[in-house]
Amino acid sequence: MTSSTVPIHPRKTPRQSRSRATCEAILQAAARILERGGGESLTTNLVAELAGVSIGSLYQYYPTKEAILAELIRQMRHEMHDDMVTAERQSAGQGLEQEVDALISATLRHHLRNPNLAKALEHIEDQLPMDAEIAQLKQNMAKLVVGALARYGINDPEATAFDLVAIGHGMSHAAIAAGQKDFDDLHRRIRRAVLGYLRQAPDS
Amino acid sequence: MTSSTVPIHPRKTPRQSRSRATCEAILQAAARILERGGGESLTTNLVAELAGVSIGSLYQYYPTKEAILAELIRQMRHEMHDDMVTAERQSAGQGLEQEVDALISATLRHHLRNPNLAKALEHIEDQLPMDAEIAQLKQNMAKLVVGALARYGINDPEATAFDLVAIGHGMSHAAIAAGQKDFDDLHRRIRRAVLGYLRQAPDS
DNA sequence: GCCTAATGCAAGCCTTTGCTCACATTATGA
DNA sequence: TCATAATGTGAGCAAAGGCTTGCATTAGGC
Repeated sequence: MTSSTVPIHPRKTPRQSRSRATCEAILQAAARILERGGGESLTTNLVAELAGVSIGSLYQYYPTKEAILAELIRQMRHEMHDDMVTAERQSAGQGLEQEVDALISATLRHHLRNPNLAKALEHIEDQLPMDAEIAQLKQNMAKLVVGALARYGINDPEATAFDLVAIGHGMSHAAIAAGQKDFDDLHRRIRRAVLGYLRQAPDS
Repeated sequence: MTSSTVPIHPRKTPRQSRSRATCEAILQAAARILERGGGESLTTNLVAELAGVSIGSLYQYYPTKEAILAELIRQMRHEMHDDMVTAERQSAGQGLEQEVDALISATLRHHLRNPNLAKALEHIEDQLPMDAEIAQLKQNMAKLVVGALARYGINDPEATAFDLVAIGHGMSHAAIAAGQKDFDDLHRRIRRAVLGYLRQAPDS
């Protein structure tokens, strides 16, 4: 086991607006590289160059390459989390189908925003040690789904939520990998899968 | 786009039993490395060392690192393909639920055999240009599912098969990532998802 | 204006790693 | 037995890439 722990937190927080811009440029450059070429093509030198920042500056704020990736993942998960909270607020009490619909829309939104980036980040995420902050966000999102299911009397809401999320992930992933662009259609198919799972008796 | 094509086919076929053993040792070593450390930790030098073979011998048979990985993927897909063909033969005409069951078992079998290796190879597979041979196997497997669905009068069997396979993939992936070991339970849950999808009307 | 802290710079160190090449050894067939 | 083809070897090349370090520049308070 060569599990040499790699630091994945920003080295220091920028105090002046100059450095805030630097950090922002670094993250945006990294995102653009991931978006176009996937995780393989991301190198710290390339990130710095594309950001219009020297490699030294990059390492002033991010101790490792992974720290940059972790920051992008944190941002993505925050957006997703907030989208889900909003969706849940707006659809609360409108019936199971409505809530399911709202949650599917929320989870699909970040794929819509930037499919390639989302795909690359998810790919990287399950290859990287999980951050406490990210773990917390994920747990919150899971609780949101569990809560919704519980309120409608679904049996074993934890396990059910786990499977429903897995179904949504799997279908999104496959659709994107196959180059499908029609997200409304994908939405309908995921709803069909989710509602079908819920209405199907646990044992055949 | 820097899609510099990398040769992924064996450089030459071994003629003597000596060299067949060498090739075999290389593949097994590569598999063991993937199984324990994922794609990141696989280097050609390490593969050669673990195989008890010199690095020169390795490159005599595999022109690139990717060629080794491609060969492993080919093997995995062949096993899966044969498992599905067998499952289909044995369950033919016994009813939709039986056939679904048999196909789920077949697709789960290779995860059962070596979950970590299967996960690593799938991970690598959708990051690598697809081999014609592998594409053919995948198409055959897809046709198998489509055929079964069609025989039971399922509407739009192609699209349905696509989604069902995605559902199975997603659930397996999530279960394995979460460290779930009970494959019988996983089987039941996938069956629930599949049958639920099939019985749910395409529009809510 | 000046001083300190913050920020920015980029040459290049150093490790990793894919891969070659010149040579050594072993099998095979006549 | 011997010639030839097949196979095996490993030092080390070359490129890639993560990261350090020593120095230059700029911002902001006094």
